[in-house]
Amino acid sequence: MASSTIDRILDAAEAEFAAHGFVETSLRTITAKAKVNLAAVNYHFGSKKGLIQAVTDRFLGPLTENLQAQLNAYEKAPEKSQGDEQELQVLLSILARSCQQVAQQNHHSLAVFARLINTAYNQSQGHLRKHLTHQYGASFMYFMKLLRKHMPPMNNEQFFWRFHYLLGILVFSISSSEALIAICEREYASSRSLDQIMSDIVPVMASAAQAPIIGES
Amino acid sequence: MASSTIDRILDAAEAEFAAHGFVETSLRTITAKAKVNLAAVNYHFGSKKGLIQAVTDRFLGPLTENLQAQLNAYEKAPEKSQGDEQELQVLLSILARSCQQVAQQNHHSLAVFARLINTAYNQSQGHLRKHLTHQYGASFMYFMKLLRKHMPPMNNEQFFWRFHYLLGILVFSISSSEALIAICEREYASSRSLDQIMSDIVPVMASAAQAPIIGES
DNA sequence: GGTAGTTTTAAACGTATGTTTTAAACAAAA
DNA sequence: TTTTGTTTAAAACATACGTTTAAAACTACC
Repeated sequence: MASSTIDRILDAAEAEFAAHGFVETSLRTITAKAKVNLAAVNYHFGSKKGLIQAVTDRFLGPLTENLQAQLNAYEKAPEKSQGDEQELQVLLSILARSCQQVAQQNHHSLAVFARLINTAYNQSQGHLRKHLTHQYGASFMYFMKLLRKHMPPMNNEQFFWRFHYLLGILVFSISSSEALIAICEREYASSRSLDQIMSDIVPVMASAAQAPIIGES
Repeated sequence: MASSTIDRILDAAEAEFAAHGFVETSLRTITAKAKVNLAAVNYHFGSKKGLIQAVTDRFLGPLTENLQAQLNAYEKAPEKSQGDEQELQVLLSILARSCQQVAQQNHHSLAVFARLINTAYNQSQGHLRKHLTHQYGASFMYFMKLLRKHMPPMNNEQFFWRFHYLLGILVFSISSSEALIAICEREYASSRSLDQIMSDIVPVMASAAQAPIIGES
C-alpha cells in the first residue's frame, strides 16, 4: 500500500529528527532506516522542509484536538475556588497530559515537538514559527486565556513574555531530556522517565507563572 | 598582525553563529564576513569544531571569572537574613549581570552562549557538554551551591533537575530573544531589550526555584 | 640583506547533501 | 489483455561543505 511508505518515512524521520535534529539528519539516513527509496521523500513530501512540516503536523493536529477536548471538560466541571496556584497546576497538568497522551498513543517523540518549537523560535526569519502560529495558534490562545485568569494581573505584553518564560522550562526540559536523563543515571544512579519530568515541571511552571510583576512595561 | 585575523574570524563567527546556529553557518560565510581567506579557519583553529570551542571559550572564560568575583563579594558582604526569596533574586541577578557585563564589555553575543548550551544539551553524544562541564563546571558548581541554600530542602537529584528547569528559562529566553523581541514590537508596538529580559526573568526564576518539592525521588 | 619561520592566498580535493530524471514495476479500470 | 495512472527504483545531477595542498607573501632575527 502507498501509505505504508509514507508512514514508514514519517516514523523514521521523527525518530532521527528527535535524536539528531533537523539539519543534522539526512534524507539518506531516513530513507535507509525506513527501507524506502531515497526519491520517495521528494515524491511524497516535495522536499525535506515538507517532510519536517508533515512530521510536526502529524503531532500538532491531534495535540490541539486533545488539548481542546480536555480544556472543554475542565471548563464544564465546576471545581471552582481551589486557589490560583492549584488551578494553574491543573491547567498545566492538562497541557502536560495532552502532550504525553498524544505522544504515547501515536508513538510520537515529544523531543521532536520540543525541538521544533526551539527551532521555530531560533529562526530570525521565522517561517516555521509563522506556520505554527497560523495553523495552531488559536488552540493555544484559548489555553493561554484560561491560564492568565489565575496569574497576577498584568498587561498583554507582560503576559506574552511571562508565558514564553514558562515555555522555556517546557521546551528546554523536553528537548534536553535525553541528555539530562543520561547524566542523572550516571551521576545519581537513578533512572528517570520523561513522564516524571513532565509531572515535575508542572509545579515549577505554576510557581514561575505566579511570580510577581515588578517593572512596568 | 596575526591576532587581527584570529579576532576577525572569532567576531564574524560569533555573529553568524548567533544568527543562524552552528550547523547552518558555513566557514565560507564566516571568512567572507571577516574578510579573511577560507583556509585561515583551519590554519588557526584546526577545524570548525575548534572554532566553535574557541568562540565559546572566549566568552565562558571571562564569564566564570566575573561570576566568581561577584560571588566572592556577595559572600563577604554581610547582608544576611533577607529571606530566601530576596536572596535568590540577588544570586540570580548576579548571574544575569555577569552575563550582561561580560557580553557588553567584550562585545559578545549572549545568544551564542545560550545556543551553545542548548546545543550541548541536545546532543545525544554530548562531547561539547562534557567539555563545558569539565572546563567550567567548577565555577558554576559554586554558584549552584549558594543558590541551593535558599531553595526548599531537597536531595541532590531533585536539585539537579530543578536547576535545569531554571536553566531552561534562561536559555530559551536568550536564544529566542531575537524572535520574541520582533514579535513583541509587531504585536504590542513595544520595544524590548535583552537587558530588560535578563532583569525580567530573575524573579521568575526565583519563583520557580522555590516551588515546593512534591514527589519523592 | 639573506634566511628561517609564520601567515596568507588561491586552487583543488573529496565527500555529503537535497533534488531531479528516466525507466521500470505495479495497480486498477476498460 | 490492454491501458492508464500511480508508485518505486537506480542513477545521475548540481551544489555546498569542511578540509588540504602548495606556493606566495610577509615578518623577524642574525
